[in-house]
Amino acid sequence: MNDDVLVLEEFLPYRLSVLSNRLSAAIAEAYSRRFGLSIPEWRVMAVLALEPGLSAAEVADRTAMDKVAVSRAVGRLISTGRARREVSAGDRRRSMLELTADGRRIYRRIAPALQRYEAELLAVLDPPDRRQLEALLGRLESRAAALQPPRIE
Amino acid sequence: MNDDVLVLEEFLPYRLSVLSNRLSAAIAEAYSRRFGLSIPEWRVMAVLALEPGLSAAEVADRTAMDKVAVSRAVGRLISTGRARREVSAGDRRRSMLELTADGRRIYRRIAPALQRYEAELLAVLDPPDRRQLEALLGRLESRAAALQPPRIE
DNA sequence: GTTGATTAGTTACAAGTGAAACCATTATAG
DNA sequence: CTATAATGGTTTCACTTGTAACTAATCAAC
Repeated sequence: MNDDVLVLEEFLPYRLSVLSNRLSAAIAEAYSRRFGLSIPEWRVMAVLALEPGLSAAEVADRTAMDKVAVSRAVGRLISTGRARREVSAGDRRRSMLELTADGRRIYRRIAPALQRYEAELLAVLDPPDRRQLEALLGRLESRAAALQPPRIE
Repeated sequence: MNDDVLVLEEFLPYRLSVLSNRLSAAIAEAYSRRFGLSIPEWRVMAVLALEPGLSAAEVADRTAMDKVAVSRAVGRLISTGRARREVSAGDRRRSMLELTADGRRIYRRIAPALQRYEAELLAVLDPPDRRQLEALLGRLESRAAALQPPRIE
């Protein structure tokens, strides 16, 4: 085994990237075709559906998006009548975001379809394997957060 | 458990996307800072290092990139003197691509650093867990390829 | 209070990306 | 052969994205 040779197809970050892109593209295609939503818009909807009243910054860290992306996604959701913004009473810089009735209706159409899709994907794994996958992912996530970035001399 | 509620943080495609983006960003930052390479350029280099003489289309399917992205990445690699293109003798539409000496030098600087990084990431897993992770990923990859995209009614 | 620093969020600009149109070359059908 | 289709690759255009600069509001220090 040659230590200096990196086989892209076997490199974990690359494999994750390809898998993740395939899944995201398939999913995004579905809700984009049906409701004209982008990935950022869907993510914002997904968190607001569960926690109405969040501020843009709170949405940002729950969705791993940056504030500019959130701002744009929220702007589109509002202009399409799917979300609403109310300036916060105590702090007039903040605003509280929530879905409109229409936004909630759309969410309730999308969410179950995506859960079905996830279930079909996970159907190749039996329950112990599924638990193992979650566990391994969790450990990689925290490791990735803790890890020093690569240094190239 | 409410069936209609999708918790983004627990949704597998979302988790994969966040993890993958974090890893890719950390890695890309390193080689971009050091050599001004973009992700597509690095991917092209990585396959040409192992298989010099590939055509652009062959590079495309080994890197999961589309042909436009490959064309642009190759264009930049050539203009920065890191790759070379030779029109194929038999078929003058094709060309054979390869790294220049400079390109190979850069590859040999990057590859080991990325392997070290991968090793540090995987260091949280003992060898059986690592094998299990590879196996699970493999099964998800083929399942994802076979799966019907989600349908939203 | 007034000044300077922080924080929430938006805007502007450059760069990156994807889909479709395009050019050149080779393959196929009659 | 000649016409049409298919293939390899590049270019174009509209759109998205990321970074930095910016505005507005609040906070902290004096």
